[in-house]
Amino acid sequence: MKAKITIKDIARELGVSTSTVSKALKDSHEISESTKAKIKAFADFYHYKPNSLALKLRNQKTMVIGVIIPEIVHHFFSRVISGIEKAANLRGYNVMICVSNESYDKELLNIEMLANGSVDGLLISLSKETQKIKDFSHFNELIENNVPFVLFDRIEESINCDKIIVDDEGGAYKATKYLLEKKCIKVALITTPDYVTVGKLRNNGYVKALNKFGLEKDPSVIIKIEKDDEDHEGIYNQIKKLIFVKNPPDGIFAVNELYAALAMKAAKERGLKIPQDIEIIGFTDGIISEFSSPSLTTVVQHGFTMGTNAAEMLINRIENKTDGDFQTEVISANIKFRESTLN
Amino acid sequence: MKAKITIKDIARELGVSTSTVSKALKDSHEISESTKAKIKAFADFYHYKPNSLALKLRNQKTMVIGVIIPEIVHHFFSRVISGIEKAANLRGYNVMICVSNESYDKELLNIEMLANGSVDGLLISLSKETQKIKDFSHFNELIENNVPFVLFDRIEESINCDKIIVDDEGGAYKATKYLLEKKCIKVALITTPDYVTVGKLRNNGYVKALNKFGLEKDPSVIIKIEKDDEDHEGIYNQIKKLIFVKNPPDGIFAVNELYAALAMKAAKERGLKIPQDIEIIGFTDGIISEFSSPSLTTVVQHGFTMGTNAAEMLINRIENKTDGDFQTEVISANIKFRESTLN
DNA sequence: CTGTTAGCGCGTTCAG
DNA sequence: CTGAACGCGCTAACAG
Repeated sequence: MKAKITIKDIARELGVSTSTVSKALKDSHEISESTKAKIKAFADFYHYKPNSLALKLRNQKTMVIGVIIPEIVHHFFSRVISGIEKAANLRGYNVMICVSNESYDKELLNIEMLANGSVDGLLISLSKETQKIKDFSHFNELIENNVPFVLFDRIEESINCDKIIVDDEGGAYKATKYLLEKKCIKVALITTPDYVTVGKLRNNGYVKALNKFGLEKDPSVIIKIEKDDEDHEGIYNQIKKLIFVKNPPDGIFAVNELYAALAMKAAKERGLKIPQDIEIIGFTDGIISEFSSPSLTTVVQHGFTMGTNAAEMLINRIENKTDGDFQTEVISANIKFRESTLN
Repeated sequence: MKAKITIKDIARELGVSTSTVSKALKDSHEISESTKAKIKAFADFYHYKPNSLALKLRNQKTMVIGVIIPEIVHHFFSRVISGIEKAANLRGYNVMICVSNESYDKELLNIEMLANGSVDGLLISLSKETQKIKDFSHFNELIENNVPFVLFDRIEESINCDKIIVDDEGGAYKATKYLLEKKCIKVALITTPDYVTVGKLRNNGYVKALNKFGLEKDPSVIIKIEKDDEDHEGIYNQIKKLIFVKNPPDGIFAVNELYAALAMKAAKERGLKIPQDIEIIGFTDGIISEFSSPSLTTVVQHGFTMGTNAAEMLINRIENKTDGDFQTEVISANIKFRESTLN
């Protein structure tokens, strides 16, 4: 149980004061070369490392940024984290990750935990529950306490802070437009409930593209998946209702790759050829798309870029102390063409 | 720029001493109900929250456990983290995640960073580079400094600490045995270089199963994938050499799902029917397996369980202060049957 | 060139 | 029942 060595131990052992040791270790010019050498040698020998907690308290600076995400077993979010890690490390920061698990309470708890001195700033993506009940008061507290934070991906417009999002609407627009250009007559939409903002934005893009082609949205080919649990069976059954009809759609835009993949499965089961009879485009950074058969054309989200940029944004805010205007950065989403569409 | 309120502020404002405030907030019986009420009301009103840094320094306890993983954009590791998060939170701990990015230097840096007061203990999975160069001296320092840590998944036998692994050998044995029982004559192995311990263990299981059936391993159907970069093309080409021969194997065991999926792709391209002409089993917790076509039979690793158990193990070590013997827990791996095998 | 003092925010003796 | 003093480990301002 050898305790870690402190500056005090060194001072006592060498018969000098703690401040002398402190200065010597920082190579201060105030200290004579001889004592510096002595102290450094001693410190080296005992593998002295400053206690980071003490430093943080002293400096009122942790060099840590906190990240709160809805879930971690999720390809997009893990890519975002990866980007955050990279950018943060480059600037000398460490990353502390908490998972809200899509729960409002857990999100609140995490924020309180992290915002109390543990971190210099926060990167947050809203939980579904928070978006559903629309209670954002915990963010006011962050603002009052002057804790810098950036919202990413799942944001809320009304919160006064920096934000970074993918161009959900634009991506959806591009995807739908592409399907319509490929002569699809009946383009279906598989989406989430409206309270999921990214879902809603993607809906908007879908509708805009329809309008551009002089079409109105047709509720009979729009389905909103309610429960999104581990069990894909429930989702699959909802999607089947869209496909197993007399005149199935000849194009589908799905707001995530899971829905798209399940739609492909249903279409195949229905005897439709992809992409000849029906073209399908998903939305995500995921890994299913690449390995499904046929591989899936998707709108890619550039999660890694979102991570790096969000971290940059936050750190700039932390270090500049500029109370400048808050910004919203939009990362454009482009289509990655694979086999589920004609070209 | 409203500064966060401290115990000192409350004391000054209310004309009492800091210790009175401290005690009142902890509901100490030493303080009169009236002053307690007064202080609590004041603290509540200003949303007082103790500074966690100060607490950590004072208590010499952070309630944080550090996690060092090779990469985060990886379904298995993200499941492990998810498990760690869950178990840690249940016990009141938070989680700090660092990524070594498969680099020895970064692993070292992360350990030094975390082990210096920031966390109460560490959960580590070795980087490939560390396993390759076999330098484990940084762990000695952890041991000397009495920092509790648990190695998971990518472990090193010789390090004196708690460990937790999947039953790689057993899982591989089961998979290979299954293929042989299904009358496969020529079962190939797609694996990693030997320095990746989990790869090696899976090789062992493969060989054991062969031996059990009176077979010897045949180097011509064993390939070790060297470079494992983002570009699957290189891996795919190596795998093709195994499939595009006169007498291709009629069974393949691959040590991860990527290799298995690529093998399926190659087999299909070669005109082989799966599972009639060739049966394939992968190894992982991944998501490709479920959505590939045909879906892939795999040995599942139970990453979440590994995470929870590793966290439990570590926290017990942290809290018990028992210098008891170190343990190695093995999590059994079972086969999840899907379409790439006959049943 | 070196040491003393003070303080980051908190909790815990120990006096009063 | 309340407060002064101390220490967690470190650094910076100020003396000497």
